[in-house]
Amino acid sequence: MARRRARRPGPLDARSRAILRAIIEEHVATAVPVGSQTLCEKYGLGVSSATVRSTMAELEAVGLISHPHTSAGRIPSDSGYRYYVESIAEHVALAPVEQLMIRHQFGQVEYSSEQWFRLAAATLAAATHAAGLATPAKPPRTRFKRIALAAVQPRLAGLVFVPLEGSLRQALVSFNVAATQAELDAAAATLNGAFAGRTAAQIESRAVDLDGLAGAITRRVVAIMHEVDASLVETLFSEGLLNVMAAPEFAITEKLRRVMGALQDHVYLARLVETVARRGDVQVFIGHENPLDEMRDVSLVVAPYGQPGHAVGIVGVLGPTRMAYPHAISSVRYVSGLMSELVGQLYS
Amino acid sequence: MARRRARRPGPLDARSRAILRAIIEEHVATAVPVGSQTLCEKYGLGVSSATVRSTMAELEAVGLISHPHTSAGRIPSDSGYRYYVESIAEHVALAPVEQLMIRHQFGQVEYSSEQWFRLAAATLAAATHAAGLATPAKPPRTRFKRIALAAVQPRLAGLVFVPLEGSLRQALVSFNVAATQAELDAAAATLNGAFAGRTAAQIESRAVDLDGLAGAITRRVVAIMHEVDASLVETLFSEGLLNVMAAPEFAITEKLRRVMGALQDHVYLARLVETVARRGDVQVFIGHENPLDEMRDVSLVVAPYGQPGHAVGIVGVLGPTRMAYPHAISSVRYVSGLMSELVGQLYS
DNA sequence: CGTTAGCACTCTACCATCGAGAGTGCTAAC
DNA sequence: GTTAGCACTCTCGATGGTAGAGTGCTAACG
Repeated sequence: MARRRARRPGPLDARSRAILRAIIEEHVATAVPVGSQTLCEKYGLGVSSATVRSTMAELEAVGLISHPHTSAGRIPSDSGYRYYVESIAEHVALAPVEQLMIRHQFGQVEYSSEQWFRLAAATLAAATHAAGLATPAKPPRTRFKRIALAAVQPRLAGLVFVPLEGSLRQALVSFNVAATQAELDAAAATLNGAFAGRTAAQIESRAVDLDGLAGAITRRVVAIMHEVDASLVETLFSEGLLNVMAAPEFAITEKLRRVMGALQDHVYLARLVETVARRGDVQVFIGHENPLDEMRDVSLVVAPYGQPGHAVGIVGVLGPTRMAYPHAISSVRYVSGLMSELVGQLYS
Repeated sequence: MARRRARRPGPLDARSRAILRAIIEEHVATAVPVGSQTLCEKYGLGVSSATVRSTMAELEAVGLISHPHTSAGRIPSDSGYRYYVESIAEHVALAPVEQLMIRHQFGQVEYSSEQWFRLAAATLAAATHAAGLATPAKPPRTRFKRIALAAVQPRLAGLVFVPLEGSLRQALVSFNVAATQAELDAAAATLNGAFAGRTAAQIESRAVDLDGLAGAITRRVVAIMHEVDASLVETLFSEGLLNVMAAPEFAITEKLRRVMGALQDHVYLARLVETVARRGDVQVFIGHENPLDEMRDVSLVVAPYGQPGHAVGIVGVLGPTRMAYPHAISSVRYVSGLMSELVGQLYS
């Protein structure tokens, strides 16, 4: 795979840019290599195919496009897409119609975190015909805000843990002794007063002496907090993976399997969340730019949402490198803004 | 596809059974059509390949095996697998080692419904090298047991809804007016007293006049209960879909896509849950026996768990028709038993 | 009468060959 | 700098020929 390193792309003249753009947009639309003649016919370039050919040769020399073989048309390289995204494509806000549609969908679902993430992923999948991704917003360190308990059986209760930032967690707690709902409420009230604003470590240090009901609950809460802190990425909601399977570049199941497998790699996801959150805006990883090897056949368009420094998560789109980047970017940007807005309403 | 309807299989003599069994087990292991010679060499049948061939011809006549083409070996037909599962394969309990491993895994995770289902699916996927499936147990009609509330913001609270049977639900409730935790506790206590044991319809009928805090909470609870009742199948947890993708019969992405798509069809799943729950034990759907057309290339081995008449869910395995049925069946049976046991502990 | 050895037959998978077509790169003229 | 023309290259699909696997049939055997 030792690709001859061409000289750095440098600025291109207007015609080269027009041709590169045409190649990319044609290829994105058709999925086949595009030849000089097709280009002249479909795009009003005002020059003959011979001229296009010589320009293509230049573009190839700087590594923006490539040849599957001597006598096929050109396909954009990863750097070609990169150049396109950075210097050629027009980045406009998502069309108002689409904005409305998306906003409307979010209006439909009740306040409920999990629903949101699923919806965000589904929305992006539908808008881009690729796979949509979303992770819940997660603070760097969970802090206690409050709990509530609901008796299920005499020695078993349902627990909601409300963190200062981030999503609610639900779990079950079991006790050695029977407890009435009143006792549970009392215990919750005591703990709510004692632990407010504290991290798992802080709660642990001052709770060593608790026993009975309060002890069991505290241990469970601490366990939950540790679990949340330890999990690099809580969950990845993905929707529309079928869209990706439909892309002709994944007719070979093997590639697809690698990608699907990689999506379950929490370490990779965690690194991604961190990288994306640090930069702030929409980010595009094209093919080999992707740090993970299994991902070198796909592109990711991702953006963080939430409150920087506090809880952040990401939303994004995964698809073949042959992707309609401008639309994907504006969709992701819009959804990430919307999610930030919604999360802001929750924890402001 | 009009397959000549052969005469009903009828009872087979010992040799035919041995040969059918050998064909199936060899084919399950290798995924290629099996010829008469291979059979003689690998399995001590004590007869020549010619005899095997003539027996094969008989098996084919009754539709238990088939020919991809004139000069290839035989492959089992759906009815062949069916006959094998019902009359030939030995159904023994899961090996104690495997039982222990599975039980151990369940011991590792804390009481928490979602975790269980995921684990059940993952366990089955690992044990059978196919996809594991699990749906949460769901009662025919949700009845109120209790709620608990935890303030998130002055006008927003986290809510756990504990049904009489089935899984806990968590949601958010918003109010028009600010409410302290004490007020929330009081409201919860009142409602817990008033609604215990009632269905959504019953609560709705006697809660028309509630307003303020109690009204908002009640409306939310009723909405949740309706939602649970309306959703045919709450969620399907599936793990190990990558295992299915690895099967050679799914090298063609198209088949795979159909199957994956079908798995998201809630109506189908709901029907499946109902069918399986009605019968009670492990059930096997082989290829075309599957009511859904998209599923005709795969087999399902599923079993209900929970308490008949009360909350039931299903666990199971999905894989190519070329599946190691005896092992899949014993795995599913064991896991379903284990899940019933665990659910029983929760809501007895 | 069931079983077996032998053999002709059939069909696929694999390979090489070949022509059509698409698209290029080069060159010479504009 | 642009363009027309042309030879060249390479893929793709069709064609044909071969090796091999596996069958079905038949006649002989115990």
